[in-house]
Amino acid sequence: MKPMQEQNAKGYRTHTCGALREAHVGQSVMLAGWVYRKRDHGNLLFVDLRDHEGLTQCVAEQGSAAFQELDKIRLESVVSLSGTVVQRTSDVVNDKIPTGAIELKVEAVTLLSAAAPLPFPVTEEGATYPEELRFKYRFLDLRREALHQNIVLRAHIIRFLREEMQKAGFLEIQTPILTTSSPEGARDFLVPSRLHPGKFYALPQAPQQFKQLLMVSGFDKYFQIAPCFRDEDSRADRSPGVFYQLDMEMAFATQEDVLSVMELVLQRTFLHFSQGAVISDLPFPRLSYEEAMRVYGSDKPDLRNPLKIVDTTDIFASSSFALFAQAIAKGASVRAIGVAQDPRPYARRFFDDLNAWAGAEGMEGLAYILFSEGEVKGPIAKFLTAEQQRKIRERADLSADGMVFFVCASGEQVLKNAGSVRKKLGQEFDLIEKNAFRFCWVVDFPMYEKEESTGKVVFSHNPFSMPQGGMAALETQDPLSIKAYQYDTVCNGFEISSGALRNHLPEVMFKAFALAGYPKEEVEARFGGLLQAFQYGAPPHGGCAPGIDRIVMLLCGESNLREVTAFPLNQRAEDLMMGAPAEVPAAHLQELHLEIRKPLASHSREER
RNA sequence: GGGGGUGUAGCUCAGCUGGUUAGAGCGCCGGCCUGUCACGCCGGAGGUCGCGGGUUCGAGCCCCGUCACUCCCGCCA
Repeated sequence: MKPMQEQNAKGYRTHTCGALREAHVGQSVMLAGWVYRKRDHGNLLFVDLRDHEGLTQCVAEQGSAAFQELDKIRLESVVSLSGTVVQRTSDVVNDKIPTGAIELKVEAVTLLSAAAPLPFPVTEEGATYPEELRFKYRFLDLRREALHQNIVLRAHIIRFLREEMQKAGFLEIQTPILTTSSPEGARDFLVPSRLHPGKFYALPQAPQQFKQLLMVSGFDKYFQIAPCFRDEDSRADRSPGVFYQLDMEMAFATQEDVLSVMELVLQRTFLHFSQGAVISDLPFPRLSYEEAMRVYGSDKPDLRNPLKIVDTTDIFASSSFALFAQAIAKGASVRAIGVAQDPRPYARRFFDDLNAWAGAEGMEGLAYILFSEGEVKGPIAKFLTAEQQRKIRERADLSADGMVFFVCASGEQVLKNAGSVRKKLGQEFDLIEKNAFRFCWVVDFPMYEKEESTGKVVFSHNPFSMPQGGMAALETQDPLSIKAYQYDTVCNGFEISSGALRNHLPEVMFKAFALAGYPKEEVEARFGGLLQAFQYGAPPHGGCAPGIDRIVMLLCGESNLREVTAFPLNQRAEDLMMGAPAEVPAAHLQELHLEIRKPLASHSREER
């Protein structure tokens, strides 16, 4: 047996490792793949041969050349095995694999590529390994069944989305990757220009301006599976560096036009790939931003969680519970969440732990009262009159026994805290609906907000959005009260898409930017291309951009984007396998008119 | 930039209240085994307990610092 240098006349294989069935019994075949497992019985050697399609058990008998050769070959080596397909006797059929009724009796072995001892096993499903290790050997990690299948599903989902968009009349058009810096939003990745010393391209944070230009050019319905580059810190549901969006835009579209096109595509996709999960009916619920914050304490509410937030500020304002009453006097408010569940199984310890959790989350604490068999219990119950207790119970919608939890804080913070508590209680009491994808649209986002640190009015989301009420609203309303035609799709607590009707009228755009403190000259300088285009006949238009990675993550049942990305960067935006980012030769820097100033820390270390 | 968690063999992990020579499973190397399918059995090699300092008669364990990874906040559609 020698490593094969050249392809032999018959090729590497006649079948894939998932293809053989009883119908093939008696045939001479050749399989090629990775040695997944070996079971050496001394006089009998089993090899499970694996490729992209499946697994076939191959057998070599003692005394045969094949036995000698396979015996020496390490796991995950690549081999080509030829032999005869044989029927397994009924007592050794393996029902767990599709090829379990047959096996390959190996007659000849070709070692195509020998594998070194593995840094971690490919065989152990469900085992977890450090990401640092998995990323360094991502090519091995990707051989493991679960991750391999996630990448396959990702490909199928993207194909499906593309087909759905095309069926709906959308045209896929590529937009530039080397473009210019966006003035709003995230940090840009910059690319130095060789031809223009001191100038930089930026990688697009989204094809935003280009897709709007395509509308001006009359393409009517555009989409693209678009990479988006953002130099911001990562999260489990936010990739560092780059992610993909199903970017779309339509001309002459109202908000409802965009929503109804997109929710149909999303629903069809989830129905097709979710294997029997419950999917929201069409149309998806529309929640205003105000309602989402008020009732769910989040602009991306998880509607699988049945708990709702109610306002109990008025009840506590007049109560003898001094902690809350005094805070309310200073402008704080109180929100309550009722859990319609018998409190008796839960010991004092349980509530203490919840309170400790709230403290760790940065809250003052988590107060509660318990309604149990006609009694009202809990540390703060004694500060409330029977009438106040009755009102709380009524407002928290508790008809029988149950618990009510309270958060107290000032300003918007009380809503965010209540949202965290709602999520936590949903998890603790196991109230989250299983095997379901609950969608909603969050609409009517505020156009502007007040920046905490400076008190300045700034765009709260996308500055290109059309303000509701148009020019009249900008001229007459308090900026903080103006809503935008802006909408997010939310599924199970994840924001999976955001979009807007765009501001296609130059005068309205200047005014909108003026309210956020941008003089006309600056707007012209930064969006000259787009503004100019709008002066030559621009159709009203709008669109949105579902995040493909997050959709795939949800459909794979994963909670981290790295499990659905073939070659993700780590949290520090490094590629440990390829060694990116990397230093570059001085000559290359010179060509780009760049000079590196060493960071102070490494400088002093070198000099020491 | 800030907070939490983790760091012991190639990998997954155990290691009690600080006490002899730091263990197990998987993998690796060698041997045995005709029906396994996570095969089984016997043996072997393999360790800077992340790194640096400190306390102590004695540190994997306690203290200080530092680094790495990870989750979260800030930031970000």
